[in-house]
Amino acid sequence: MLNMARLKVLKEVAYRGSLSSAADALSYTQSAISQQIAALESEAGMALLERHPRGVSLTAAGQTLVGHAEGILARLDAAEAALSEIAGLRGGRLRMASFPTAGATLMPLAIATFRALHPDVELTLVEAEPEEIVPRLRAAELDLALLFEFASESLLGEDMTRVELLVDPMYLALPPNHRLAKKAKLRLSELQEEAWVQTSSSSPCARHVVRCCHAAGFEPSVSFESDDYQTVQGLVAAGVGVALIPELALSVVRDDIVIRALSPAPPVRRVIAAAPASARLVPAAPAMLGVLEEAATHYKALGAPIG
Amino acid sequence: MLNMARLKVLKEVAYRGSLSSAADALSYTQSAISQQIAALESEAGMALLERHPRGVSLTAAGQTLVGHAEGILARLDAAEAALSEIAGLRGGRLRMASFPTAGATLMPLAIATFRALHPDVELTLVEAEPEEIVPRLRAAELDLALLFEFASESLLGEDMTRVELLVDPMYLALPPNHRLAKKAKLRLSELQEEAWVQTSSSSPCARHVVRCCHAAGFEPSVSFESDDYQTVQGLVAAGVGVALIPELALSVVRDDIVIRALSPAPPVRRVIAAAPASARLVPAAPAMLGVLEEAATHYKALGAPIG
DNA sequence: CATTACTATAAGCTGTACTTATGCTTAACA
DNA sequence: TGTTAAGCATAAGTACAGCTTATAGTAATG
Repeated sequence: MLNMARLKVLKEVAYRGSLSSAADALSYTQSAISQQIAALESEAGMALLERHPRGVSLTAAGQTLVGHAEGILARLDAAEAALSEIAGLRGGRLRMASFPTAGATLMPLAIATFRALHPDVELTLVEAEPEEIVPRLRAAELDLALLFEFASESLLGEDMTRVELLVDPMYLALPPNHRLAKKAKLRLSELQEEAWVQTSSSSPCARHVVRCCHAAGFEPSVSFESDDYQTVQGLVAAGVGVALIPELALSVVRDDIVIRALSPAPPVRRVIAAAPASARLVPAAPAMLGVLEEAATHYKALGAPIG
Repeated sequence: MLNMARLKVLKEVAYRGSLSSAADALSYTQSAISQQIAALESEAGMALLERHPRGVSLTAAGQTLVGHAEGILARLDAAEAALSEIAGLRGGRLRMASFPTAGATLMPLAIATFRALHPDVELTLVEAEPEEIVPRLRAAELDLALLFEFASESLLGEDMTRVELLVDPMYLALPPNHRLAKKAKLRLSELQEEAWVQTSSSSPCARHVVRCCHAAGFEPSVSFESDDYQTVQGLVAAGVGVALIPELALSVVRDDIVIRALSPAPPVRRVIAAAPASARLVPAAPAMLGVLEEAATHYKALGAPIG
């Protein structure tokens, strides 16, 4: 049976007039397109394209097939649109919240993808800390939220749908001339004499840092606080102290600080997508959950920005 | 993008009312159907089937999708029909010839497949030896033929399309109580004192056997001749001599003879599909060549009937 | 209550289809 | 006429989709 993806390739090739430009348009390599067309021609049992030195054109058979392909693909689009309509993804809204560092990395990716898939859903996003988010989900002020949890502490009850997206390890940021900056891996206990820069002491991140230091056997001396990780990086660069920064906040790293992994097990936060239990889900929520999972998978596949 | 094969599965499931019977109808396992439907539902983002204890039924979304699927699949069939029409595979004829042993094995397989793909092409098949076939192809009395060649001897000129389908090794057939029957592998030179059973001495196979014996340093003493390999097997069973039989003629082996491989390199015949050069090909010929290649691949994949 | 008729899921394997790397051909141009 | 650029084909390696087998779970049926 003829394959849809292949027909789409043929259509694009016909429209663009060359395999290479079709490859660009579809984000494949030229080789992939060449192989797909070859497979299609072998299935058809005849040539569909005439090869010229600067591109290709359709044979009579190719023209016929492209004609049918257009009809088939249009009908396929119609089927997908019908499904979206049924799913309520035509119109409707999705009110989201996320913690700040996800807002800078994961969410933009996911929102762009979702927009492309379901342009008619009205999306809103606010930033908020996890504690704030959970009651607002319960109160139905939000439809979906990204939050984080630290080990063995779950904010969510049974009345919530909960999807773990990633595990976000924390790294140590040091001024480049710091005495420990030469070591690739550090233990937390080596840092008990340091001055610390942190997010504001009421934030869960800061509390977790303090908890980890206690576990390593010391009380951190906190010299500065800022909730903006760019500012934290600036303070570290200025030499006022060291800081623990989660990987998601390291998408941009100043070149006047150094980032070091903590061993053996670094502090981590688990990034969670949460929504009301299934009965109260808005139609767009499961779709966005899917998109978020995919975005998280992509993010992981790209590899940690820091070795 | 929705996948055609999956839609076809959904349609079948809808029609049959259960995954299991759809699996039977499509020659898949129940598990495969279950996974395909699960994938489709995940793509759609919603349930397409309602599961009942004795089968399934369509949800509203499922009904919508099946409706579209029927349209799409119909259009796809139309596209394929159009291609067949262009290729001349709607109507027309294909006159074939093959050597006898291929007639018993490869050809039935290929003919069945071709019939299913192109029911409107009129097929005819006659049996003939290679020498006879080539001039008849030249004379346009045949459109396509299966023949065999022995090493370093090609019957076909440049004016022929030529596709090598398989290499068909020859095995030694012995009576079960024969002194050499215990050895798994034999050399031809161990057989110089034997009485031989052969195809008629004018046949290329017989000539090749004699040639191989000469190469092994002796003249075979031929006691009986028959062009039917079942008869040859019968004569061997009766103890009148030993015989060299090609693998393709061993699809049925009598249980009162034993088959032994020859080492180091057994005599082989190369099985070739031949047709007039491309300009003079009838439309169905390339299609049949494709089917034959596939049939040969399957035959090889099944493994040699004799170790 | 056991059996029957289903569907779901896990684990393993194979083949399809991608990528990267490379070679070949022809047009364009100095 | 050589050189470069544009474009297609093919080889080799890899990843993932989708199959199979095996097994477990669930509700009607006798």
